[in-house]
Amino acid sequence: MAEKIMLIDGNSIINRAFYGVPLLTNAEGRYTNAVYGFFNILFKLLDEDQPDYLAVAFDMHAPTFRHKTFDGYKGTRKGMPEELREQMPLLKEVLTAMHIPIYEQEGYEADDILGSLSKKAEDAGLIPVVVSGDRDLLQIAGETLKVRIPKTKGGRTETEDYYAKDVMEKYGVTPLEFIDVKALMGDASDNIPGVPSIGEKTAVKIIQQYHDIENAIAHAAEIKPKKASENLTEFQEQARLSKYLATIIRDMPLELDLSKMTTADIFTPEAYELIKRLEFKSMFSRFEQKTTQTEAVETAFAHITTATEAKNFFENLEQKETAYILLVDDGAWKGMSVCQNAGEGVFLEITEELPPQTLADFAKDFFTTKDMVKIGHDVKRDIHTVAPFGVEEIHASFDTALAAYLLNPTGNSYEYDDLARDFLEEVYPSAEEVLGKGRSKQPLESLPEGERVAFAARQAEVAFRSKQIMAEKIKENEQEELFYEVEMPLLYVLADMERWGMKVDRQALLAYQKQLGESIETITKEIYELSGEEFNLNSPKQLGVILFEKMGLKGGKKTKTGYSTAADVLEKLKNDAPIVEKILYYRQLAKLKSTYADGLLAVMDEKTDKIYSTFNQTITATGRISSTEPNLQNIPVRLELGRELRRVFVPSSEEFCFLDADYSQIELRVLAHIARDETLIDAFRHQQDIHRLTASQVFHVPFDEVTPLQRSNAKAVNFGIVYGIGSFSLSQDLGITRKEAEQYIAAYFTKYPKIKEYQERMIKEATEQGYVSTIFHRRRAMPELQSGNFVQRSFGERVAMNMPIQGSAADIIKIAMVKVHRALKEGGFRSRLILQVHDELLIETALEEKEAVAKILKENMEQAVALSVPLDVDVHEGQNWLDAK
DNA sequence: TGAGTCACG
DNA sequence: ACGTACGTGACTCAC
Repeated sequence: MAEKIMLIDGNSIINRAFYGVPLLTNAEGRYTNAVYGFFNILFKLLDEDQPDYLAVAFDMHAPTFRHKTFDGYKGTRKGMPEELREQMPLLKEVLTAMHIPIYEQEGYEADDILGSLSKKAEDAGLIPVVVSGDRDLLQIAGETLKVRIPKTKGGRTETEDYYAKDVMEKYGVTPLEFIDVKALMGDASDNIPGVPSIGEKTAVKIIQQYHDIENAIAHAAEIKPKKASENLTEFQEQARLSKYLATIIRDMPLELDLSKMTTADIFTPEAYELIKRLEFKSMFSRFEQKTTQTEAVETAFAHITTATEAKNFFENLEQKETAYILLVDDGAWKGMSVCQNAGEGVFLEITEELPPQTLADFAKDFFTTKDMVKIGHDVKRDIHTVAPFGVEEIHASFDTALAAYLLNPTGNSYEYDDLARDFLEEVYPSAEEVLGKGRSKQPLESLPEGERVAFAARQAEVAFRSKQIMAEKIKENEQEELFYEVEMPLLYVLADMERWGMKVDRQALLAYQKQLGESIETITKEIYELSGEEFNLNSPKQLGVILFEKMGLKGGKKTKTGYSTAADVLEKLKNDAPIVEKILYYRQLAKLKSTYADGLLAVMDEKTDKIYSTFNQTITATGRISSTEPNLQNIPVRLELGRELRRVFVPSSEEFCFLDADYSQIELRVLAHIARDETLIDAFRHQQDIHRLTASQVFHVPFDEVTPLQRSNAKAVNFGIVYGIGSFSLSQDLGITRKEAEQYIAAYFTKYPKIKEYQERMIKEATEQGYVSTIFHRRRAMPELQSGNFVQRSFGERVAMNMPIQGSAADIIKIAMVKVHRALKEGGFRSRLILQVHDELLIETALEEKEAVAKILKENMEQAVALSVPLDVDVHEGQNWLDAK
């Protein structure tokens, strides 16, 4: 096998890394995010490709031959942001410490260096892998030369890989023709002019037919879009210049010194020191393994593919702590892996000799028994996976996904590779990396047996070892009660809710949809009439042009792409033109139809007329749950027209009705409790109208003389306090001046000094400890407060003030859900919890159980926890969700 | 795929 | 002086 060499465009990769990773600083206060992102990408690529040689190329500041040819070259480029610029020397420092050669040459760009080095390497019989964030490099992709384009998205790195054939497949032209395409279409980011009116589509079509620009120019007359044809002749010199600029040099006089490029000794102690200083914890293990002589854990994986073996396996399974993982691919159950000891794992794969029903039958006792301590990963999903095969219950005592979320709720995902990275400091390819994604995704069974077994079994092995570490951390954080008594039991509550679903009156929803459709048609015509032309009303861009250019309404530019046409902007223009109100009405109708009427009909089950939402327990930064496909937590209620939609949500049979219970002012009560504000606590104890009270305090009027406007303004102030108020936003919200808003806030803090103290305490705590927490010890890390950036730090401060409130409220309703669910089960009721909307629970109850269940609901919610203020719950009943509010 | 918009607590 | 309230998810357009 030929040796491999990896060549990296340092500038473009660090750029990608900078924008893909949120700003980070180390203890010294240096920005480190781009360097961190760079090495994340580098290590991932090294793992995947295992090259023998490695080098990194950089652009130099000096002008290149391209600038000398064309003044405008890269003329539109903005300079690097300061936060990135100062990381460049740091990157080079680490590379040098790792003995990775750095190539830069005056007058050339990194692209040219990569082009030339890769050519030399190829000539020398090596296999080159070229890495860049820029698609320009695609022109050098070859039969053996692979171009890799990494992307960092939310902390994860994905790469697109291109050989010559992939370029052909994706763009329909050869790599060399790619240059000609670019010469025609131009490149705004490099300020390569191209030919006017030829965009990507046309450029590709032309080059597919004529292969290069000279031939195309010669046949310009035959080219189809008339504009393109004319411009191609008129701007032919510009096209030639563009091609010259776009062509990567492949014959620079450079030396390919392989002896300096070897990857054998890059994990040097000097580099490790730097990595430690930069606090790149997830990378420590790589350096430790190489710098000290620690031995890697020996792993042994086994494969079971027949019924006999599977039967045997479960019969002889030791009664001890066990991690299991269910493998699901495209919704189909593919098998399960099991781990009882570090370094070991068994993959029971679903095959013709071991069909899913058989595996389920053998595994049923394992899933069900309470005598065995079982560790699962996303047990809620597992429950749905095996339920169709008659496994009614999975008794797990530790869910590693839930644990990972609890330990760091701001993570992007909690897959096995995330656990390995965060808790074991080991790096494994993600499922996406193993199986691919999108159209190039391959099924699990297409992997060679060894890889398939390792991939599957490793997941259980990682879960097994991670659990030990996570359990320790949960204990250290005093989160055991929250985890074992709230999050774990809640998973079963949510599983039941998901499985039961919510019934919809299909006929009523169809009627609602039809009515919306008709109203939309009418209002659309009226709007076209008033504007004098037809346009796409759903396009904010087109709408902006009509409103602010054609009709001359005054509206400041607000968004980066043009005029803002958001509701709050239009609201202010209502009196200037009658069209505005109609547009707002259109928006309301369009939203209701597309998202709610059409959207819900699309996800309704044909047979049951039910909607089965998914309740995510590991998404939010504050501890709330979220609802997807569909989102049942944002069904309209504020406006009458939308509110009507709630009539279509009905109990699943005639024998049932809805009970809806919601906490009154839960966040303000939580605030009163944590801030220990006597005035607020007292008000809640005496069941006072809290907004009226705030109004009387802020506006200095007697309680009984508060006007409706004062009360509603005070309500906004109360909300604002919970979010970490600012005078600007409050003034926007209330339509008052900033001065006035400032006065409101000042008055508020004078009357409620403990609230001010609470906010300051949270910011201090967040700064000192690096996290804030809820009453029940849920934590959120707050790196934003370390930021030198005013905007980010201010954001961090508001988060620090808000999270304990929103999070504690989330804890409370979760506790209530577990209690209510348990009470219903133990009482043998037919009633079921079907939905949670942050401060509200919806139950469908058998008519004869109604009174008993209403009591259970109210009591368990109000008594969920004991705070210094009472919790108050309103319960309503109805035959549909609207009537039950 | 990101931006804009808007639905909810 | 900075940009401008916390937490979500779905749909649509346009690059």
